[in-house]
Amino acid sequence: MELDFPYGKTEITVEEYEGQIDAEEIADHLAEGTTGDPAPRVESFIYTMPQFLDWLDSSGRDYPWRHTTDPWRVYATEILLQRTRADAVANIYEGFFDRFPSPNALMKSNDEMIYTQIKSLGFGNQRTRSLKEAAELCVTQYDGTVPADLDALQQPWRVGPYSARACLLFAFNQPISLVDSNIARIIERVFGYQMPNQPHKKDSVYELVDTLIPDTPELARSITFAFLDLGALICTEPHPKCNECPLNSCCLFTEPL
DNA sequence: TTCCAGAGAA
DNA sequence: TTCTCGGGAA
Repeated sequence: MELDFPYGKTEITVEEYEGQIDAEEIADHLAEGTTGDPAPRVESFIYTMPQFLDWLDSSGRDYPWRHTTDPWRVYATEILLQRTRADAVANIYEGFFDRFPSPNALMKSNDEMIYTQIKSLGFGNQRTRSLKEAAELCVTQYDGTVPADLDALQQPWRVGPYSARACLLFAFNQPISLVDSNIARIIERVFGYQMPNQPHKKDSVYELVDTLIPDTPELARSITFAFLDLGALICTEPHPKCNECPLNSCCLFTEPL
């Protein structure tokens, strides 16, 4: 399905968000990695959600893959996005799906053709193998379609929890959380949460972020984009722009001089 | 130099 | 738990 608006739903009231999450559950999960009482921070975060989605609406990034729920495009794009700047993927997106519009088209292609399309992203050989295995999975086991199943999606080499969950969220409209370096950094800073190494492969972190994600797929989608874009544009690793941040009022992190 | 919509191997 | 893959942009 094609979408004219990239984000999902960006208008929300505090009451609406409050009704779709469990503040106590959030605080319980936060307590495992923070000191002090997390409850007030959770309340502050909930009250900031409307302006967070306002910020997404006015300042979020727009990418072609945010305008489709076609499972093959979403699945393949997630493989292209691993440890890679989204702008780099945007540059090759059109050419890639022009040549590989379906799992069957990619499976029939030779490795060099695939490699040529994606080499500017890095990880060329790894990603070629991932893409071929992903296409083969769809063609040989699911009649050319992408399976809407967390375990099945992770069968191809180098397709892990992040990519599989992103596919469920963006292609199959399941309200499921993502954990990438951006989201982990924001949670760490906003709540003062002590992140483990490689947070995107820790079940405990997914469980925590899951508590922040609303039940409505449209809101789950927009809040996830809000986190991703905030991490890329404002809450950056070296020089966060806290004075421009929509979460500034509920964030424990203070910008170093 | 560092870091990026991570994941597998050591 | 740590190391490594990688080209490209800041």
